Amino acid sequence: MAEATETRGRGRPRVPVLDKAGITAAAMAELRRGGLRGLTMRSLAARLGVTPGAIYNHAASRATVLAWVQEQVSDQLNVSAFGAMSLRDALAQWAWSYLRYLRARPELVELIVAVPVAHTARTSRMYQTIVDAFRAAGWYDRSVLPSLSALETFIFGAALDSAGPENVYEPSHDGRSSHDERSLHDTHAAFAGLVLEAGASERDIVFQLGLDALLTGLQMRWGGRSP
Amino acid sequence: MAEATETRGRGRPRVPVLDKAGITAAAMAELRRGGLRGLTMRSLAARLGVTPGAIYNHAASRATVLAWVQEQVSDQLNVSAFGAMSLRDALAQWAWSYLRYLRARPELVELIVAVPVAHTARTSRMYQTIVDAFRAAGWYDRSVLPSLSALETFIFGAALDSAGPENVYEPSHDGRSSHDERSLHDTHAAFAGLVLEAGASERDIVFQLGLDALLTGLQMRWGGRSP
DNA sequence: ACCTGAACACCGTTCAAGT
DNA sequence: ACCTGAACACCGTTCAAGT
Repeated sequence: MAEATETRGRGRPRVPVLDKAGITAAAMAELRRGGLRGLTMRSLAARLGVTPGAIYNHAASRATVLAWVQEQVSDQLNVSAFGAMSLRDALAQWAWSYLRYLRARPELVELIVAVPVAHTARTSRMYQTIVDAFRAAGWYDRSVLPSLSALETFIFGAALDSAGPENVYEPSHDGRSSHDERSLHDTHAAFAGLVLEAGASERDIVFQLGLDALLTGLQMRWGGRSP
Repeated sequence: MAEATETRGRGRPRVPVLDKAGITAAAMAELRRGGLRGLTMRSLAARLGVTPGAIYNHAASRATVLAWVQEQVSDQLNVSAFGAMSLRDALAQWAWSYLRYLRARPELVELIVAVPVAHTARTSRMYQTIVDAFRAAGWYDRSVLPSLSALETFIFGAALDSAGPENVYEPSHDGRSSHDERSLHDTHAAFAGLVLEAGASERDIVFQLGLDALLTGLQMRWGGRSP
């Protein structure tokens, strides 16, 4: 890639320069550098060594390119645990892998909001695997999708939080806390203690707690008594 | 406001035309029409009857204007139930009011992602009220903020879902479902039956179920046995 | 079919000039 | 202090011309 930038002529190249896979890979690279607003059709074209207009021979719009990136994201989710361990453990492992993947790529969270998760053949297969595990564990058919959906809702919320700042609940920044803020201050200090004991981040503790609570609550509502 | 558009001279107006309240109100109006990308500094200026540059005498950037809108959103959340009913019922009512508010204004969901919820004096007061209710219900200090945080995570996730399309789990679109998709199809049909019985939307059922499960699970983990 | 070059209709932001 | 007018450095997208 050193001096490869000999300029192309004006006409159609003898062999096509662009394709979906190359555009998608370049788009992910641009997202890593610069986030969603750093991914412009011009920066993408520059990385690909073409002019912006060339991309429109392959993608109808910028949104199309973003959807291609989305597809790749869905393909990365790990469902290998289903069938290999208890439903509860498999769900927890899947949820954590989902969250970790999104946390490592906060730009993808913006992306999911901008271009909601598409229904593709591959995501359908992922759901299929999970649904089968619910049924094998004895859950009623009608309880499966709402339970899975509630879980996914929580995961998305956690990913969204991860894109924001830490310490949302921290009391006033002006030295002494006012009288009204006493209990907020106390509970925050107690939470900080918990964080220290556990040796995890606030966010991880909140996620683990919420995940456990959600799984427990769903199990009590639908899945019988056994943990 | 009919023919009020007499052109202003070039210099400083004798009485200021803009202020924070007016800019914020105009920004919310632009968000309702056209969403986040419909709110441009030029459209905002046009609505306010000024040139784009004038806004920069009051707001440092477009992001500042978005943060002002955020502040207003936080002020609308209803915490009146805390103290007036059981903690669980009050939390459920607060969660629903939060979700309904965001659902009625999907453009604000984009906004929350673009400009994460800021820590203001007013949001601090809201948390204060809720924290007091947890304590009054006998929860340990260290359990309060992680529980509240997990709940808020779920609500944000639900709001994010609401901005997306319906029927994410619907099986293949090509008439007959393939063998592999059988259980996805069956569970979807069963869920559809549940939706009909309940007379609510898929989303409402998922939210209600997740909320109940989360509250139940948190209560079992931290809040003792009594519902 | 698939690229370049040039254009169109936009952006956010800055800043001198004017009162 | 607070506006206008004009500019700067960008956008996404379209399309004729070229091979």
